[in-house]
Amino acid sequence: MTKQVNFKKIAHQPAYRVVSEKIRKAIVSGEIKTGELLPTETNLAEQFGVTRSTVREAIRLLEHGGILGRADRKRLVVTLPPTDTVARTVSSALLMHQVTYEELWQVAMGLEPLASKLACTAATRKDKLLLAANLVHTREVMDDHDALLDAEIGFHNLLAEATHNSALLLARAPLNELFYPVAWGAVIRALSPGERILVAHQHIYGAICENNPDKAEEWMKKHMLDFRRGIEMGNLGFDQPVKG
Amino acid sequence: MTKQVNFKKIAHQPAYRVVSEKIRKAIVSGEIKTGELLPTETNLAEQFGVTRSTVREAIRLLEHGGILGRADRKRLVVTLPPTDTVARTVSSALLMHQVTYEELWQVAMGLEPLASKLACTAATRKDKLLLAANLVHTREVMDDHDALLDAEIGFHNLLAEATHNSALLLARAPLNELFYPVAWGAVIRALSPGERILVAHQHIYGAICENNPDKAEEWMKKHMLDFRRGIEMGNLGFDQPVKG
DNA sequence: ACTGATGCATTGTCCGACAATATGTCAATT
DNA sequence: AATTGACATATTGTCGGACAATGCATCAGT
Repeated sequence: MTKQVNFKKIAHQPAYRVVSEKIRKAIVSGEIKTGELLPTETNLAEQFGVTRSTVREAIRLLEHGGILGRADRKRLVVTLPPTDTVARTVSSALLMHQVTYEELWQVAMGLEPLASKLACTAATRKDKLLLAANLVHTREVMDDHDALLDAEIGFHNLLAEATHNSALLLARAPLNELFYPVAWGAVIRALSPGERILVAHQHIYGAICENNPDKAEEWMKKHMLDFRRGIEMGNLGFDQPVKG
Repeated sequence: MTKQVNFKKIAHQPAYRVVSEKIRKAIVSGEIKTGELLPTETNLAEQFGVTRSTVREAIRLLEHGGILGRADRKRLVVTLPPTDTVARTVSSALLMHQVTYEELWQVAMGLEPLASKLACTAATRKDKLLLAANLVHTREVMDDHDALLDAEIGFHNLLAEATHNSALLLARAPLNELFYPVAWGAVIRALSPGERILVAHQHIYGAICENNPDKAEEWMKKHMLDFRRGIEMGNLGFDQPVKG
């Protein structure tokens, strides 16, 4: 029974991570505002007292997260991470975790009706116009499976954007990337449910124009349940991992 | 009116991106399976015909996405992106987009009741034990604001994990990172609503044990509304951007 | 079975160099 | 005045080589 001294494990971080973290903090804390140029690599290297190579590695770390982009393919600028960049990160994480269609559908069941509800109060005139245009377009391409799929996804997207809630937008991004293209595409090819889709969209759109959140939510739920039934009828592997 | 020839803009990708993309594809396509070691840097450099520096930058690009981790702090291995790594990416994106507490609350209102409902059917014995332990612990630390906050967040986390839905877990990750620590913390300090929190948690836990999804969902909604009222009573800036 | 010495492999960091390209300046041309 | 061209400058992308620190395997010694 020897007496044991507790050392906290030392965390030796490589320099490129330390540098990366410092830059990241400077950015999210607003010290460097979006749109501003990042100092040049040599400059950063001097400031941090490391070599340019190290700084470059640090920058790469951030570049992938999307908070750094380039203005003119030369100088790096601080940018708002475009949602699709972030979405791609999330999506590939989900792919590697072997997420199933079932899981994604569950999330969709949580977020899409919510989006419908919120859109009722948050949608601007412009949002409504875009939705209306989408409905017209949907009717036109009713028989073209690929175009119909695009229109369908577009509707849900417009709806989500109409909430003007960036957290919601980001949370449902994987649905756009992974779920709808594959799962809905399969349903459309198998069942040609164009008419049903359009009807549901019209009711949702109507509810938004009437400013009737409950109705919007209900119809979206119906719409999603319809979708699920389509999947089951088509006998598509709902509990299978999504394939990228 | 001179005749104009249309050149498609040439996309000159830097080598480190090309390399990075190739490695990424090899990984998500399963060519390199999770847990396997990545070839050494010099090896990769030879294969791609570039220098080690370039390979290193390519690797950094992926390292941040979380699909590369290190086994022994030396060799890199292909890993499942840990949710918290991905979550951090999403969170800083939201911060930079100046997401408000209001927006996060809306998402929470969509996801947390859903999680409660799903947990009813998906929770294992082990999940339930963990939740029960959390309840006991919550009662113990009722008067310690910081510890109470941790326990509160822990409960919601355990609940989410009990759904065994990785998509849901990832979608609500920003709530853990940004929303609860700040917003709940403020409510707790202002109102000391420990008892109310515990009661709600107990009802939710009870509903899960009874396998009563509707009840679980309802109580979570109450819980979240309570929370919101707390925010409003405390007169905390609900429509303000979250500060990192 | 533990310890220690040794050598090798691999990563982290540094340095210096050069090519390619965007930017700014200034003169020449129209 | 506006455009063009020539030129210097700044910055990034890529290269090659170097060395230290550290993890890993092996092997001997006790």
